Amino acid sequence: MPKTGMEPLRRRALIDATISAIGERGALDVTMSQIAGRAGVSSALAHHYFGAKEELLQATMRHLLLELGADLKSALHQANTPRDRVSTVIAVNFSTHQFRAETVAAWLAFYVEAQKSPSMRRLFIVYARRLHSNLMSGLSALLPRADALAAAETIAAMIDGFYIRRALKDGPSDAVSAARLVENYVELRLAR
Amino acid sequence: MPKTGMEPLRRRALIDATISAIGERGALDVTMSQIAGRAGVSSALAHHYFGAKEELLQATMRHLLLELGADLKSALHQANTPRDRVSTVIAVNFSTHQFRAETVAAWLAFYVEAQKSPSMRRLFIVYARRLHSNLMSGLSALLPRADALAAAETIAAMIDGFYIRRALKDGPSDAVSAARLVENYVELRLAR
DNA sequence: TTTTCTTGATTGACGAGTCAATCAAGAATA
DNA sequence: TATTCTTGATTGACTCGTCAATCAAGAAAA
Repeated sequence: MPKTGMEPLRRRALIDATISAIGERGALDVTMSQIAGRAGVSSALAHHYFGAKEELLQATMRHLLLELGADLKSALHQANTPRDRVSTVIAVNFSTHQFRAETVAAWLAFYVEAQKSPSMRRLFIVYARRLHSNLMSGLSALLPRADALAAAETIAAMIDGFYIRRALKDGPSDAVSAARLVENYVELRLAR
Repeated sequence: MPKTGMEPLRRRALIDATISAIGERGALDVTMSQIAGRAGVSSALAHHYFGAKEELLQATMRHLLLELGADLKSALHQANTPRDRVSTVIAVNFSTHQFRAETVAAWLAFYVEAQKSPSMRRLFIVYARRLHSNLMSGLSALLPRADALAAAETIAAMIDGFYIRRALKDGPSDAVSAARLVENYVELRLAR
């Protein structure tokens, strides 16, 4: 155990434990003790750092969002053409890092939580907006505005759809074929 | 209150109450008392008829599945061409009856529950299989086998995707534009 | 020592499930 | 007809377990 600044380490460990607990369980009904146990600490400590369960869950979701954002940003950095940008957005969403069963199950669970929690919902809206604008940044150069908007909606729905199907281990649960199907739509769309 | 055969009436009332409670709440954390209260009875009676909460939830989901199946069956009855069959499947999934906010929220909540409950998951697999075979019954006459399979997977994912986005009141939450976007994909796909 | 960490034990709320008791009404009996 | 049975429907009150949150106090570091 290093001495200085336990706080960031503990917070991170608790967030990771939250993701894996939710991912394994498939729902948010994990207890603070279970999460804390996975992180190797007591439930009291989790409360010490996060105050309430709700806050821990929000922090976890923010972390997921941040990770996705970072992956996306670095990947888009080397995408030059509009067409590349579209493919990059798709590829990142189905990258092995983002499409882990654990992560996907957590997303789904948070989706449900967002129904009740306004602040959780706000986070999802941020995510949806960013996805939309990233897609549009490529599509609007390739299609008339109305078509680009429709395509962005469709691609976003497909991504969510494949995520949910993955969570149930139904359909093409592997990232590669899911990504290929989305790409296929893009091709059809651009082929006029 | 007629005395004869309260059972079917109560069971139905409790199932309806479950759907509306879950729909309003957006999650499965509704209590037996809340559900029973909505149905105008005591929680003890709900237990009397269904035994445990899990059973009530399963019965509710079975009811939803049955309704969807019935809608689909009657609609497919007057779909003659393969192309019609595809459109009918899409139309029914986005019909005002199936795409009610209440129903959609319930679906999403059950999706999550299926992660934990094997019997719940089995029900979803039934649903997925039926959707798939209904889509294939039209598509396989219109496309080479491999393409038809890909299209069916894609359409299924799009439907799920629009459902989830509707639950969050994000994207095109109205059934009409969602259905149009799916139809649009079908058109692109068939236009070779 | 003073401050930062960390925990075991405890509390208070809440919810599922159980149970004994009531109610209403039709059937059987006198 | 009047008077017991019988039975399904229904409930309020209770038990039992679970879990988030708190707290007082001990260990470790500064």
